[in-house]
Amino acid sequence: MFLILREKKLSQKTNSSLQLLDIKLLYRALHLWFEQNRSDHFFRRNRNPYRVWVAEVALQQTRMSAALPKLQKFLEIFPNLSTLAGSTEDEVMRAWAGLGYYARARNLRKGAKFIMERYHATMPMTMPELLGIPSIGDYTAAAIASICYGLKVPVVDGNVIRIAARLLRKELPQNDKRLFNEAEKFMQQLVAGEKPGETNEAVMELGQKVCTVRNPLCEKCPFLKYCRTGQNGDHARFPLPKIKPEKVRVSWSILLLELNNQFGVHRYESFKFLKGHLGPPSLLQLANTAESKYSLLPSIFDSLLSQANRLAIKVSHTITNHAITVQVYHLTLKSLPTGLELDFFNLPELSERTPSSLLQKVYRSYENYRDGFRN
DNA sequence: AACGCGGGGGC
DNA sequence: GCCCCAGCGTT
Repeated sequence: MFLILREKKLSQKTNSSLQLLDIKLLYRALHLWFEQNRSDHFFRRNRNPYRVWVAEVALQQTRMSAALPKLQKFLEIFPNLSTLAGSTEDEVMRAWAGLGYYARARNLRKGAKFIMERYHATMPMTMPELLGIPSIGDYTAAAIASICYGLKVPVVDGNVIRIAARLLRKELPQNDKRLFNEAEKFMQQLVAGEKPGETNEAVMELGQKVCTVRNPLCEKCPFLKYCRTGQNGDHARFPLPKIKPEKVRVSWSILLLELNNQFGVHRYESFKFLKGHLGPPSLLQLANTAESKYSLLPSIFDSLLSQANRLAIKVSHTITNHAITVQVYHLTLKSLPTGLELDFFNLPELSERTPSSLLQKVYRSYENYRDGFRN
């Protein structure tokens, strides 16, 4: 009887989430590890909500090594909320140069102005208020709230998800919402302890240094005793690979219509990509379906294309699961054909109005091509 | 809920 | 070359 009960308990334990006792042991092991292994990053020395915010945003989707020098520079130029709020967008973009994801910098500045006006230059201290600030989403709000204010809110990032999947042996793909929920539940238990901010940081740093994507250092892991994959040595299978749609090859024909040294563009209203963006008349052909999509009236586009020159320009770009190769065509107009509603800009103006990196590539390589011809 | 953004590093 | 990453805003 005793044996049967015991067996039942064991099997429950391996199938369901961790028990309270385990959480306490994990908590202690984690913090012991963190005390001995935490990195002495410069941005951790002088901590205020502003610096934590900027650091967390800079580190989104960006490796520590790449972000650190630029983060340091950024914080020297904009040491506090008011300097950032009082800056121009150009200044912020220059300070952010090389970090990528430039919307992060624009939104950071927007957020600083928002806090100055709405909260009189003081960072709010509750999750809902933090979440209302531009550039602050679930992750960043939880990081600020736990690190700066000691709120017991869990962060869930790629590291947390990976650790949860391996520790709890969740047979779920990396981008499965259910795995995210499991990771959040796990972290909720863990941040219920004394030092939620350090707990959040510790788990992420563990993921960065020990429970790495490839070749994790399980022998150094404070969780090894409790880990349902590290024990078997089959952690490499977890989390299961992302489920993602098949890559589709796309051919994109772009028609540069030149009139008085300016180029015609229109807004992509119901085009497949770059909806709402300003771009040249375009035709898409998807490899798998053999369907064609035009950015403007097909009859007009086809007749113009037949008069245009195909340029020897090679532009490749990926948008999500689409591998795009761009063909660039050029046609000099003498006058604007009737029925063609385009706005005309010179190349610098066009570049200015184009956030899309695909179109930026096209304009840049067209300039190179043209300049090459002159030389 | 899906999609676009960007640069760096591992392989 | 391709894949992955300390997410967020927009649609």
